[in-house]
Amino acid sequence: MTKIDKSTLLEHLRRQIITMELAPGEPLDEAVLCGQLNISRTPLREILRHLSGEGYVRIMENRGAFVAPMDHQSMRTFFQTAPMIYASISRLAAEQATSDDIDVLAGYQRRFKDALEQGSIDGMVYYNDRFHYQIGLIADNAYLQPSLHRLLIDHARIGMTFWQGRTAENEARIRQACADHDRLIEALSQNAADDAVHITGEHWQLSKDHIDEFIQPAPLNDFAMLVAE
Amino acid sequence: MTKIDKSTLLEHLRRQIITMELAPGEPLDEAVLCGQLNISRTPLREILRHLSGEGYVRIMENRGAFVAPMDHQSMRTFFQTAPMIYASISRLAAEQATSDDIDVLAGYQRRFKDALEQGSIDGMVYYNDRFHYQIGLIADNAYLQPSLHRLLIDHARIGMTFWQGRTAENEARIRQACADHDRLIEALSQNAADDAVHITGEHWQLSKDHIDEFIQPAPLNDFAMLVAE
DNA sequence: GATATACAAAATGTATACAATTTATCTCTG
DNA sequence: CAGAGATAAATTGTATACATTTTGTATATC
Repeated sequence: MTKIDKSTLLEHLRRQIITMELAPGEPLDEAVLCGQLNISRTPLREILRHLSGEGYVRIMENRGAFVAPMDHQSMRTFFQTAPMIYASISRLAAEQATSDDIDVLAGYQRRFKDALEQGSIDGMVYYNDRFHYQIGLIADNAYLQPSLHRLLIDHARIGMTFWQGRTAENEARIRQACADHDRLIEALSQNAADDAVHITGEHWQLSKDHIDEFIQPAPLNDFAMLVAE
Repeated sequence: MTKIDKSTLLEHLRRQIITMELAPGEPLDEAVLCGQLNISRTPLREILRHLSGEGYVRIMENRGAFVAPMDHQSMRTFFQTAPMIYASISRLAAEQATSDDIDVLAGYQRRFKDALEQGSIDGMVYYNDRFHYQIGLIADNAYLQPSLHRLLIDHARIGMTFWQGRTAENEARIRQACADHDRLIEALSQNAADDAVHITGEHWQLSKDHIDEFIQPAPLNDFAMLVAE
């Protein structure tokens, strides 16, 4: 088999983790991964430690590597933190964006739309992630980026159901999210910081509303109804 | 020589980096470090990659590891980002703090005061860093912590001169910083979030004023003075 | 039958030899 | 003597064997 580049393997594993092909908390056996990726243990262990530094993986001494877990506490802090970081990143990105930056961003949006048309859940999750990751790169703030990256990992995983739902309501939501991306590209390309922050806020709310509903769905029967009859 | 624990080696290198015993941008030769730390290359490389994930070290493919550099751009974004993250962390820490948390924090403050009395610059820099790092742990927000950690690395390095100055003015500033820590411990122990944020703001301003002066010192002669006479 | 201990299997951690790449040096040419 | 190209040295990357730690299983004991 042909030799695969290390950064390609990193991308491969990142993608598997954010699409939950590798489930949160799942143990990552070194020997198994060595076989799958066709490399020896030394470079694999370095890759796992790299992913650990980025927050995709958790490593415990003498106990191996696991896909970064998602617990109740992390959900809580996620909702607490994401709006602030997303807004800050969008503002900085709008202030910094060059036309080359926008080209790259538009490229991800195009691939996102392709995935959307093909109904590829994995593709949508992945290129949506890359889209927002790229905005982080444009913002060019080495201190905020690590927080953004960790938020994006869990946003992709928490929001998986966003892209899966086949109801008409959800279809509309996905189209709205896609339209938000176009508007955001437009705002960034014009260095319109306030607009970018505003659109980002709406985009966040769209995602949050879906997650809220999914976590606490509308009850099948109203309590009052049950006791009244 | 007796075998040293891996986490101890990590601490050792972190301390060397934030105290600038290892200068920003300095190349980290694997063979040299292996000799100094008395371990073989494999675990050393894993340590370097760990430090890279935390932002202490930068690794370039086929070109080795370097102490994380500090350029003009990073200074700019540092001042832009630190107040927001510090304030958020302080608020969360105040909301979360338990009496055990406070004990640990007070422990670092005690060691900080010891270093201050002994005039140990390295000690002050290190335990000041640990003090603020611990507040990050208390805040218990996995998404903000990585940003805080990167800010603390560069805050320690940018602010090295804060602790070095032997002028009376600077002595007073250091004592003020120490008093701020005590006030902050008090606020956190009472879960007084607003107070904690307020004190953190003052603490930041104290540090910032010093750095501003150091970067752009008061001119020796006033321009008006030169032209007037 | 539950618990504890001892042993065996499997996994992770480390050292070292070898491969690939980069960097320095030397030579040749203009 | 400056610069390009080839060779040698040094450095990083990878594979693999061995050491250590953890985990699973069997047996003995209460």
